[in-house]
Amino acid sequence: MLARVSTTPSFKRLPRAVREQQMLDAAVKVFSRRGFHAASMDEIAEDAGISKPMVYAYLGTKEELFVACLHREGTRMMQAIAGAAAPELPADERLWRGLRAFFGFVGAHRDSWAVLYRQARGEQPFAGELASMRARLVEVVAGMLDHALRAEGREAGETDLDVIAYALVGATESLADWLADHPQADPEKTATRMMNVAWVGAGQLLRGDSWRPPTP
Amino acid sequence: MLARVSTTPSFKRLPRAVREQQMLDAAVKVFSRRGFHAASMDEIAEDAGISKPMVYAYLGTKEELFVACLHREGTRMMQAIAGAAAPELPADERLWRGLRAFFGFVGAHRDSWAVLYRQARGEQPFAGELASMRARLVEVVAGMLDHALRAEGREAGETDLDVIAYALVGATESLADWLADHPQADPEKTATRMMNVAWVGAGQLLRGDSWRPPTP
DNA sequence: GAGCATACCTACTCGTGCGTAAGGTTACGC
DNA sequence: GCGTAACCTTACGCACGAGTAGGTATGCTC
Repeated sequence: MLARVSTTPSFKRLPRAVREQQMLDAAVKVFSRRGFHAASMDEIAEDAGISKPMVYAYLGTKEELFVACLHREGTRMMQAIAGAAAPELPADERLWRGLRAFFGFVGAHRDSWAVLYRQARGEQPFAGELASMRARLVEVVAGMLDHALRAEGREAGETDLDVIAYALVGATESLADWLADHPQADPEKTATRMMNVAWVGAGQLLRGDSWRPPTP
Repeated sequence: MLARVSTTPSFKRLPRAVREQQMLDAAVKVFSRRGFHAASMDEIAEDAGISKPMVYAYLGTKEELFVACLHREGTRMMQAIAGAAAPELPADERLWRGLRAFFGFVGAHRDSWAVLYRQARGEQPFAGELASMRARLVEVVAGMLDHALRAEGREAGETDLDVIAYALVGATESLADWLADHPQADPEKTATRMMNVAWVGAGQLLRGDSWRPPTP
């Protein structure tokens, strides 16, 4: 059965770097739709318009491939945010630009978001990878809050700050999910809403206007 | 090899209802540690102290078993919350009790939380199941906000309310994750922190003190 | 235009784990 | 005391998918 009847000779022989990107594109797409375990290397290869051994030759095993996806998409996202929020700007401007960049990215790359936060979360081998990215975000947000507070001559405990930052990051992720599930929604508007919750809410709160549990 | 040498005759024959609970306990444990796909029916059966066909006889296929876990844990959680937050109380009291019950539950049932929110999230077949639970929570929170607002004679757009509720639920989930990863942390204190973010922040915000994007 | 490296393929092996068939054992009703 | 139904087992079939062996074509260099 090696008859090799002139099947469409539409083989474009492409340089390695290009094929790798195509494979990563396909992998992100399939992983985001199926999840890590349910995704099959065959489907990824087929979607990339290539055969399976090529994937193994270029990107390695399934886990390595997933990590490669995580890295590429994560780096892209972080760059989009960091590029927008220059550190010399005032805190609220910085926060606003960061949020806008973030929601813009999620709106434009829903697959990336799905891979990064919906898939990598549950799978044990990658949870660490994600947690560190998240931790960095929390640090940045906590830093902003602290900075803004000091500018007003006030101060807050470190744990309080961290926990509030954690909550804000969680709220942001949640809205990102909402955005990813509502294709007609406007990223800009979502960013504005989040900015409201973060800036007005947290600001007021850290300024000392706190709620105390009833003492029965 | 049917020699049946008196292997420990420690077989306790138990009624169906009891065994089912044991199986569900084991399933929740294994699913939460390994994730849905990586969990094996053999391990679940072994952990439950029973053999595999029994699991199939009582709870059905792997997917059905997972759904059963989801239902039991989800119902437990919802009941814990609903039982604490009686609808005739004032809104802030209700919110406070609900949050306290929620974080108390997560602190006491880390496995349940892991199954509900870390595992079921990514897996396609169950995303809907979860989304509906979440949607109900968002409804409730949005209702509370609306109620509190009207009590002050103000009003807000429906979408705004929903989105803010969504953000608050996300922040709460995020803190729940934090709590689940910090066994020494105090659920009560975490609830207080979340209450602060939710009540002071959202209240102030909905009262009209909103942030507006710069118009360049 | 010979040689060599790189791109690419088809067609397999093999482990893992879901789901089941067929049969043994204990408790309870009569 | 004995049948019968519910409980429980061992041992297997079978599909699916990760990873590989070994071979073919194409372009680039001298």
